[in-house]
Amino acid sequence: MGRWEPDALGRLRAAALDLFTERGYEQTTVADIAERAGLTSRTFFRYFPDKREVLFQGAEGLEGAMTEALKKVDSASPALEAVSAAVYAVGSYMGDIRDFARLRRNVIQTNAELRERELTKLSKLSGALAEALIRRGSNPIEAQLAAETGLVVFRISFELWIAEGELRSFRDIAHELFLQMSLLTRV
Amino acid sequence: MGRWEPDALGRLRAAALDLFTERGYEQTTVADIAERAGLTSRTFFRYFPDKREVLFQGAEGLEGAMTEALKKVDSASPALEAVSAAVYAVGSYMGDIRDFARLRRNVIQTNAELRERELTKLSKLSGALAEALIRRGSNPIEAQLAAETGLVVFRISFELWIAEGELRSFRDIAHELFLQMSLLTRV
DNA sequence: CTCATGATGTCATACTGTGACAACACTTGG
DNA sequence: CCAAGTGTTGTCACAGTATGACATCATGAG
Repeated sequence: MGRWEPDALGRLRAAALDLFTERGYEQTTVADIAERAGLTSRTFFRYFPDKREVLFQGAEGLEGAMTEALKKVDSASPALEAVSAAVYAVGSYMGDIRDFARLRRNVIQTNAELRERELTKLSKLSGALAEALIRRGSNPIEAQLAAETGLVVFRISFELWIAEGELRSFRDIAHELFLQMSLLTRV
Repeated sequence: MGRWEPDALGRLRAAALDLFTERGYEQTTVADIAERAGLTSRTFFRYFPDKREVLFQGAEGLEGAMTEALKKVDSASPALEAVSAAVYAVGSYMGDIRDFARLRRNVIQTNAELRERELTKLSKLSGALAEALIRRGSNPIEAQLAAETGLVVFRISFELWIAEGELRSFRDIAHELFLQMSLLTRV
């Protein structure tokens, strides 16, 4: 495969994140991004199906990390426990990219379209978790309930983790929320 | 306020739903919708901020129904119980519009953009519920957990209710799922 | 060197969404 | 009954997203 300059995809991602933080998502056109990356709009759309995806594609590591973690949980343990293990596992995955995650998150929060896409991605993640749970032996409804509940905890934990300085690790926050969740649903 | 023909807004909604079911969301342009309603594209965008919203605007009855129901719950009862009451309340609200809801839902499920917007609406609803819970005295995190958990049940219940023929009422389905949820999180 | 391949550019085009302004029906006050 | 005022719609122009068709060109294989 021919290549003159390194990593067009990476350059597009970086250019986009830069411009979005500099002047905002809506104030940045695809042409702007492409130009800063030394490419054209047409090429941008060869790498990303739409403008939003430049911030989301590549974050599929999450899905892999979580489903991998799920596989390692004792298959006798209940569904939600398995999901919580998967959430904890992602904690260490994110510790590395903390600053990037925060930057990216701040851009997303400034724009409705981007928040919309974020919800979609989380929903897709929930679907993948549910599938993994079904393969583990859960019935479909239990699987969906457990997966979506786990993702509620994940999402809130993530926000708290970003908001707090360095007080607690993602894992600790998530752990506390899982506890609170179990208290909440106690009849 | 001047008006020659009745209810431009309603005509646009009806035209959109018709065309979307006939030839699909993507195969329908805003100009098509407007034309069938006897209007122009420019007018469409005066009633709806974007093409998707024509299927969602007006469904805010849900939010009102749920927060109203919340207010009627004994303020001593726990957060999730209040939320479940709100979900049950919506059940009767939807019994009336069942066929419409099913039609609308089927259109939404055929298209990624529309599913995306649906998630956003549910997220907004969850936010409103959480706020209502906070006003009731819950702390913010508990409120968010309860609201989002309740909406997980709501969403899954809705899908099951649509999928089943007439077997069970929405309320019965939701009730069973709330029970299953409490079993799920029992440590 | 030549050819096949893959990445990129160019050009054309449909559609979404918005601003500015004109046109028009209807209402109200005189 | 007319005139001014108000709200709704149409017309026009335009920026931006997204996609198809085709040309171009660097590179690596033979």
